[in-house]
Amino acid sequence: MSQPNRTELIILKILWEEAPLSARELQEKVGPKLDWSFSTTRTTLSRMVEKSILKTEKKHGVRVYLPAQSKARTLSTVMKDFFESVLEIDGPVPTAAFYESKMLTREEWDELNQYLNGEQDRD
Amino acid sequence: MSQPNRTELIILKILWEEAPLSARELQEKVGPKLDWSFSTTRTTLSRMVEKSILKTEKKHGVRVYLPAQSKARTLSTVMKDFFESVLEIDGPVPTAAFYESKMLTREEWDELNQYLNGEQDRD
DNA sequence: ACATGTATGTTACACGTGTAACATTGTCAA
DNA sequence: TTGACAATGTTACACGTGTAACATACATGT
Repeated sequence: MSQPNRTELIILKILWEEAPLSARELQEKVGPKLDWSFSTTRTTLSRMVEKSILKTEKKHGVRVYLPAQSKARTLSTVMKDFFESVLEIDGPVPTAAFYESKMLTREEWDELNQYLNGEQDRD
Repeated sequence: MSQPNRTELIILKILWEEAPLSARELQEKVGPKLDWSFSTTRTTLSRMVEKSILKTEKKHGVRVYLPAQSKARTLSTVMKDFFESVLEIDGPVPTAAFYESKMLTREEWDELNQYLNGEQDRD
């Protein structure tokens, strides 16, 4: 499972809040904001499924999409990659600095911190 | 001037430490590590000049390369982009959390913080 | 002046990504 | 059952990026 790129992250963020959603439902949420056509949304979804970033299933005869991994899991990977490659921080990442981000609840930060920093360095 | 991508950042990091360097000198530093051929290094350099990420001049009859912007300036942009698009942090970024990164000196962090957070929120 | 080895210019090609259209199949109401 | 609209499948195309080869120009020692 490769990492999501920026546009894929936008889709993921929506699905982490409410999943599963159909392509049509997703389009209603991102289309206007990103100025995407329905086709574009669908292509992006297909590619995310190919990459195993999303899972998909049939619900009431319609294909719906849902994230393959939790928000904390995914973001921990994205953050680790960023901190390593950009800031060259190899050891523990000071996640506490970001608790104010609305992206994750305190519990999710704890989970993310587990992935990133293992057992130690908690709070 | 567009943002550097990951490989371009590798080049920049070297040039921030010692610049200007010729393509050959750069190659000696990154080639083995990245497993790049001289051609690859040169192509990357050319593209960085096109994008105005690097400046170039003739020194003793040889073309040399140097960063167009300071480390702090560049990293502030990269970090801002990351925090906004991934963590959706719009306000001040808690740069203090990263002082331990060897990437920047304390002075450079101060400079970066200026770019990122303006006058307020200084230490 | 010429050869030989660097330096530079030009071109290539595959894959990812943004962005989308066109074609076909399925479903539900009348 | 058929028509209309929604869902899904297939294909496209340009640009960025990783990765590099080939060709040409230049400089330096003999």
